[in-house]
Amino acid sequence: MKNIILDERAKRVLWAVVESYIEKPEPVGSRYIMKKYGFDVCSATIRNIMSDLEDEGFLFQPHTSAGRVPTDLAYRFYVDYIFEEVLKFRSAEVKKIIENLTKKLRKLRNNMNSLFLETTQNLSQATKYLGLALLPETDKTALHRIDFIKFREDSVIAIVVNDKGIVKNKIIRAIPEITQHELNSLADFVNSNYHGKAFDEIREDLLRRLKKEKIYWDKIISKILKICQQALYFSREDLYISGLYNLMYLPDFCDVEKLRQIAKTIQNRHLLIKLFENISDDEEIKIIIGEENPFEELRNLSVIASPYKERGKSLGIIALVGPKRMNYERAIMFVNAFAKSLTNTLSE
Amino acid sequence: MKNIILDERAKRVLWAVVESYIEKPEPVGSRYIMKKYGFDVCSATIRNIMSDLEDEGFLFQPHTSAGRVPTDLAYRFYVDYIFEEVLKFRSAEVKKIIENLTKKLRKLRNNMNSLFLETTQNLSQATKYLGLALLPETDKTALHRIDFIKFREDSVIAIVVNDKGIVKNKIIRAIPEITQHELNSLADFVNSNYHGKAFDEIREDLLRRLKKEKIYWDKIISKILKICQQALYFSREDLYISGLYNLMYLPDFCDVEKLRQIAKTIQNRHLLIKLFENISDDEEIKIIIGEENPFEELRNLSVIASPYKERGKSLGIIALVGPKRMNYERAIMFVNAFAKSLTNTLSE
DNA sequence: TTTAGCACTCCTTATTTTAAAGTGCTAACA
DNA sequence: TGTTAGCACTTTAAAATAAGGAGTGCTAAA
Repeated sequence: MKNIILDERAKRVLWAVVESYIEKPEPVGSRYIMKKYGFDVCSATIRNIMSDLEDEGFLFQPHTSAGRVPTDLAYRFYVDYIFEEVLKFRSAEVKKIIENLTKKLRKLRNNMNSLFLETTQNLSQATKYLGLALLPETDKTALHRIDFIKFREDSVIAIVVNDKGIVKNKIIRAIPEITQHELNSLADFVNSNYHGKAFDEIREDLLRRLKKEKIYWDKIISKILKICQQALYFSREDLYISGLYNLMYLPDFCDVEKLRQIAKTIQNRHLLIKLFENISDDEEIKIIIGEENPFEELRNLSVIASPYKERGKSLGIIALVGPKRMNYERAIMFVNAFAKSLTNTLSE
Repeated sequence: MKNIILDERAKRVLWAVVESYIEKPEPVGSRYIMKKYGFDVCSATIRNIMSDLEDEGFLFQPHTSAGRVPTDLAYRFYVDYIFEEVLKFRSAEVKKIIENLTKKLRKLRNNMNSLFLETTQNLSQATKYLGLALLPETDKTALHRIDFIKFREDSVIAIVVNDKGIVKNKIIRAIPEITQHELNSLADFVNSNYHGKAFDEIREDLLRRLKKEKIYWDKIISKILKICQQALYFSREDLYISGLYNLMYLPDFCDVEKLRQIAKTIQNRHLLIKLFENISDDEEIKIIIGEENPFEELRNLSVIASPYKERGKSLGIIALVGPKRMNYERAIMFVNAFAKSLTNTLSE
């Protein structure tokens, strides 16, 4: 992106156009801007400025003789502009949201399922956008306990509880010779050696041990440990999604084709998970506007995401998905507050 | 419903109108019916018949000088009419679907999650309607194994595996004094006494035992057994839903308001679960057309549902939800075939 | 550099027109 | 008595036309 220098007045105009369009999704005219935002130059001047802004790629004219509509670049400008302000000047408001929510979530502290369901539902309710939460990546959490249960002839159900209290189970095909007794020993072995250790570490250590102790060639044990390896590997699949129909009531998706498109996109959990996996943890709040999105299907939407943490370590992500013409101020505020609340709750 | 006697010709006309409307959602005219369905009377005669059918409540005219549209009563007539035929004359086709699907599902036999996901997805894919499956009611299944895991100070995670290999977990608040050791004893006790027994029986028996052995007043044991009671009670919440956007591409839901409505309705899992819970198991295939539905929100839709079984005992339900103007023939055929496949798979 | 003024463009909405589909009725017919 | 041919009448959907309005771009003057 080339670095464009806009004078102060041009910035004010741009800001006003975006603000106005977010408020009401209609092309914005020069006279309207002048009056509504108290400019003391006449509309023709505003017109010139808007024309310049269009040349610079910030505004777009649906047709000659129509007002202007912000481009993605304009939203980006707007967001960068208000971002600091939101967090600074609305901190009291944020604090209050955090307090109330934390109080609510505290009760669900031990039940991750309810905790995240409640979070996404509230997030969507508060903003009327789509609320999302990606559960902590199991691989990065620690083992609380594992159990193996023989099921029918040739299967083993592995039940893994991590230190967040999330229970996962996996059905593993196994040779019929394995007995429940052997499985119990295996569980005991893993539980006593690896309780509290991260899953990726455990898998590595198991592999090391296998090689070192030369039991690699003992068929049965090797098979058992392979079960274990399988049981301890998790793909990321726990995404909570709330409030699709909230999106469907927005004026931005007011025709049949758009509604179908959005329902199809949001139904695609896989895509959303991939999106959130790729968001780095180092930013407090990540904002992806329209075309900035790596995924084609999401390019007419904006995403506000923030990691939630436990003792400074990022666990997962909560996010809002809404139209590009989003109330960014409110959205940022809420995502921020909700992520903080979740962090508080999990760190208690 | 009053019992109306239609002569053979009137029935043929009614049938033709419904068939035609299902094929293309446009009011059906008398001339069209005459030509397309090979009546050898002239259109005026058909017109008279259609007028009679309207008086009887089978047809509806959007406005004078428009063709006729079937009412719910007409669909009901149509379905009753073709029902037997479908199962009889298309049994070869059904057989083939069952064979193919059973082959596919067999591999997922031990993994209920995948099994039902695959089923609903295929069902929706094949019909372009909404595919649904209600998991076996846990209460009616049998205990395979239970485990209690102490989690943090004041919680216990109960992990229950039933005889279908479905794993459920529950977080239970408990007094901090309980140790993992005690919980293990409890699990051992339950597993050795109740393995293979139905959950509702187990709960009852536990209660009886409590009273008989006069340990009711021992606080600790009483508390532990209460945990157990809680762990063994399940509300029905596992509903698989696939293909919402398939519905959204149908001409029946071609305007914004209808799309919003349907998304909102389908998102309401609770409602759908209630609907399916109330469907009795004794019918092979239950068809609910429009106004027949007990729930207001579903009255512009039709539902085709069928229980799947294990050794003759009904476990749960699979279903299709689509527009009233549904291809009932195809829908009935597929629901029937899919339920049978599932039954085969589970009974193997 | 800014402003007033004005012609021009394009969209939106309402109105009218036209064509087509289909009915309902009447009178004749078998 | 049921069926048919014929025709006037409704109503809608689509196309054409007209009116209104919002907003621009440009020019010339301040």
